[in-house]
Amino acid sequence: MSVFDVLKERGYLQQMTHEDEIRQLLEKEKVTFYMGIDPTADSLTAGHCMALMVMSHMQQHGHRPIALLGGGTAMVGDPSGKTDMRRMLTKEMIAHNAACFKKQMERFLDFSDGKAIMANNADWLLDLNYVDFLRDIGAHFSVNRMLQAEAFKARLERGLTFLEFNYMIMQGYDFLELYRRYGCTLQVGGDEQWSNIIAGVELVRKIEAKPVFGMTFTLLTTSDGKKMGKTEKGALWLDPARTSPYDFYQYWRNVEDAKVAQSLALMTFLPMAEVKRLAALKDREINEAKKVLAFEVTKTVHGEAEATKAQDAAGALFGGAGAAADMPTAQVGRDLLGKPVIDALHAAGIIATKSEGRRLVDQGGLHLGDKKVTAYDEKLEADHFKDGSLLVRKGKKTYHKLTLS
RNA sequence: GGUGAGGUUCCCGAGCGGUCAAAGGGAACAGACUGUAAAUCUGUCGGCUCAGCCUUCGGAGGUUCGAAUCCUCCCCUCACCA
Repeated sequence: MSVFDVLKERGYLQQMTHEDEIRQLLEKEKVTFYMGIDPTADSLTAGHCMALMVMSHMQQHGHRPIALLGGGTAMVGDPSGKTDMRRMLTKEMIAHNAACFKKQMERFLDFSDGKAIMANNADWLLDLNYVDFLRDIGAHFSVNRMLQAEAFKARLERGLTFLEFNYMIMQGYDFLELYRRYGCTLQVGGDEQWSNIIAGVELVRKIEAKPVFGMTFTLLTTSDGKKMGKTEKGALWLDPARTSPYDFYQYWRNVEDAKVAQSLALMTFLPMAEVKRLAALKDREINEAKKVLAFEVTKTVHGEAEATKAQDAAGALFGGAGAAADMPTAQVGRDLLGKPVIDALHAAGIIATKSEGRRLVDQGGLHLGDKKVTAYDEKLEADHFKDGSLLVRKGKKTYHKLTLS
């Protein structure tokens, strides 16, 4: 089975510039392809996982991925997302972020022996000469045509700066550079990158007169249309210091029913037969599928040991067994014994404000071990702790382990 | 550069001298129902030493017993014109 069929069967593919040619290309040749990533943070997020999954499938079938960091384009800002203008990054920051990304990507991709490449478009964008660039590259872009792009339509109503307008041109130019440097002939990206991808494909075809291609993959969204992998508290990070493996696991464990099948196909490497079997589960049974999903995704990102820990912790907590090994831990000083529970939890950072604590108590959402806290002035006592730790539950799903220091 | 419209609590958005910690919606949080799902319903939703007090309505001043609301200057955004 070719990668093309794999990608198609799993439901990754959204749009392609030339479906038949791409299929043939992927079946007959070892293709060098790339995907752009904004280096604006020092960790990738679950949103990137989709992309990494695609790249991984491709690499497993012998193709060579290039992860292109948008170190240059990051200074301009992509108008096709809803995000506002992005801030400038220093070279040091980008280098740091790149190193962090690479570590995380190694879970998905094999970078040894040049089997995968990391590039940074700052390497060519920053030294461009404006006049030369306009003449050589700018001449190939039709403004009329660019204005057709879906990405700009929305922004045209609200205002679009010339700076952002150029993003597409720079993106297109990236493809040309990668074609020249690495013989890269295919660009992949999230579907919101479609217009940028076309721009690159057309540019290379015009200048080099060589057939290059582009394709986009589906965005994994919740049923109300939001991108998956974002929590209300922010992104779901791959960096365990930002999002603990436990929380990461829980995110996938709690995926809505309607998205389980798709998530399994897109976010795990499980064989499709197994995906289909799990996806067929209904009602209460579907929880089995969610456990598998959560475990598999966590395993890919954090490794099997962490995934197992997260799974055990979740099992212990929700299975009712009480204390578990791996969950967020907080400490309080012994001097807080005898002080109101709310004060102690505030000091430990489990609740942000004391008002929040009072609210939780009012609403009956705060538990120490299996006892509900019923009064504001309830005190934290030494005998709340068993073996030096105390399980604090906030609401139904948020658990913290509190220890004395 | 000119003209006009704006900047309100996480977001959108009312308020236009006291009854404003500030309508309404969204998000979020808690509770009920459940399957650690969705939907629905109820409640909460600036902080605190909590029947009271303190800090918020772009920034700095001013008028007033009293300002998010009026005046002055400044900063920023948007639209149209140049």
